[in-house]
Amino acid sequence: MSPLPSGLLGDLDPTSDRAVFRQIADQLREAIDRGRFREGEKLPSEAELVDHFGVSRMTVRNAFSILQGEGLVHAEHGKGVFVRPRPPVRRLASDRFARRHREQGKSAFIVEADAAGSHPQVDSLEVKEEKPSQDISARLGSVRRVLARRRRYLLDGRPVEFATSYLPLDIARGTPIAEPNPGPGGIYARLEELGHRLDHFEEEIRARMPSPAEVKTLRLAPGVPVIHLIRTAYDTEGRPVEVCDTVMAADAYVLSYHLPAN
Amino acid sequence: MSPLPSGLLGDLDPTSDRAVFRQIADQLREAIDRGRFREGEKLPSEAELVDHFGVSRMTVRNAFSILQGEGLVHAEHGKGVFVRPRPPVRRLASDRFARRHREQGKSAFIVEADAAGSHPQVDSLEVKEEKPSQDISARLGSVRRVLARRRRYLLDGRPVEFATSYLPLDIARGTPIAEPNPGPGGIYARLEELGHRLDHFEEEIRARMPSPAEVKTLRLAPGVPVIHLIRTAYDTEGRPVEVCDTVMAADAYVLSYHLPAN
DNA sequence: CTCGCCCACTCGTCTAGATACCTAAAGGAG
DNA sequence: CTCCTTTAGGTATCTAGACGAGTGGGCGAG
Repeated sequence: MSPLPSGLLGDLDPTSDRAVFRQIADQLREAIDRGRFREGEKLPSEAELVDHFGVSRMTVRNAFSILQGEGLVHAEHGKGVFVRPRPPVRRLASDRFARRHREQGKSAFIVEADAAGSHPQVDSLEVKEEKPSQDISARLGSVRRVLARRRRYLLDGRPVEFATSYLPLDIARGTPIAEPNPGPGGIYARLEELGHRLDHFEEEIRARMPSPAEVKTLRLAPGVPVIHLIRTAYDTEGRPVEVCDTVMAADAYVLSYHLPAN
Repeated sequence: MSPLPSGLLGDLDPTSDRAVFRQIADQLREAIDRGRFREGEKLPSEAELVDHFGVSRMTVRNAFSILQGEGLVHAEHGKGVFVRPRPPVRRLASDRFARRHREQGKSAFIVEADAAGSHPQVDSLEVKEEKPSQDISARLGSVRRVLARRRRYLLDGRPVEFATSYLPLDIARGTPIAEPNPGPGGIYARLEELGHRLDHFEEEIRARMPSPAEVKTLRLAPGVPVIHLIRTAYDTEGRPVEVCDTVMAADAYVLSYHLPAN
């Protein structure tokens, strides 16, 4: 095994009260930030760092586990530890549900991704009637059963978002909304055709670490949070007609909102 | 050392291909989710788990480090590992900058926190002229120097938000905006008095893991992401007059937005 | 030349300690 | 009663080594 190129990484400071594995993590983090290691590039192996710093393997692994926790690097069994590439982000504008954007036959997600040159995909489509959670029920005005529409969105094969729409059964049952493909303009277009003219939406945004199930569904790397968005659609009579619960990979999104000043 | 109460945690499955430390983490996570351990309650010590599962201490520590990474628990040196309590959240409504909320003498943060029964506080106030980053400069229309107003917000002694406002010097220099305390209604009221009537705001929202510096400033626990909000204020002539860059502890906030449907 | 096997390198998991330091409570000195 | 010391029980860090398992290149058999 060849030694590390000198100058790539410095030495430890034995007088420091900072734990050795943190010092090693700091050095690697700084080297990555400074571009000494580029996106996707392989970092020195554990054995090389053991030699370079004169510590035991567990100490080096502790350092790596910090960086993995920060989402800066990822390990590949049998290959090495690599600098994680930053994925391209998707920008969501606050007028994305405006009526004027609802004319085309394709869904907003597909249109937008095509325009950005990505390959969009929608899968795990599930449409069924079910009993809503207490929270969803309350948002829809204490309904007992709802139609739930679940789907997952992918960009270039990477899952980026998992969404569930809940609609009161008296509105959705027996309509195109209960079909896997609700047709051009999506369920909002169908709702308006059914006489529920939309007035406004309320969105609630949280950010948190994903549950193990979300990690799996969105194939999230460690250290990547999720944005949890809950949108309620109201018709002109003030009735909530849909609640959409969306979990997004935070590294894939920027949300954008327009607020009037008055 | 007394053994663990039986039934609190199960046994390992030696036939499973799931790593032992993950199995232990799974069991603890489930016990917490089911409320077997409550918020703030102490989990069994490392030694107790070593005895209970018949594994080495490193294995137990690996399990704990998973849960810490998820932000589910936190360790206190010399005391034990505890279920992390969920802090109360602060809700930000999308009309929080509306003109009608700008009448009082106190800042929106103080008023709102007082109403919620919390003890609000603002510190690390810094007001200075500086050279903006490329991003900030671009958002303000390529200005070369700006007035920066930095402050940190605390609720009941806990830092929850760190914000910096950037204003073009030609607008802010020599005005109350350049004072530590800009007076009733805050800098938006002053801007309007100076003839820059506000028209609208644009907000960009990201979520990510904090940098080490942000962990320090916001005293963030491991596993807590931050919400990064960048707001640009525009006057009625379409000129950007302020950019506010805000980093919030994600576990302390819910953002709420109102979107018209047309 | 191609296929299959072996081997070197890599990370993943686990063991069994050692040392250091922190916290809280008990008990003694003043 | 107050303050300090001791001590027991915690976590934090580190070492040294073992075995497992994925990857990919080299090399020999066919």
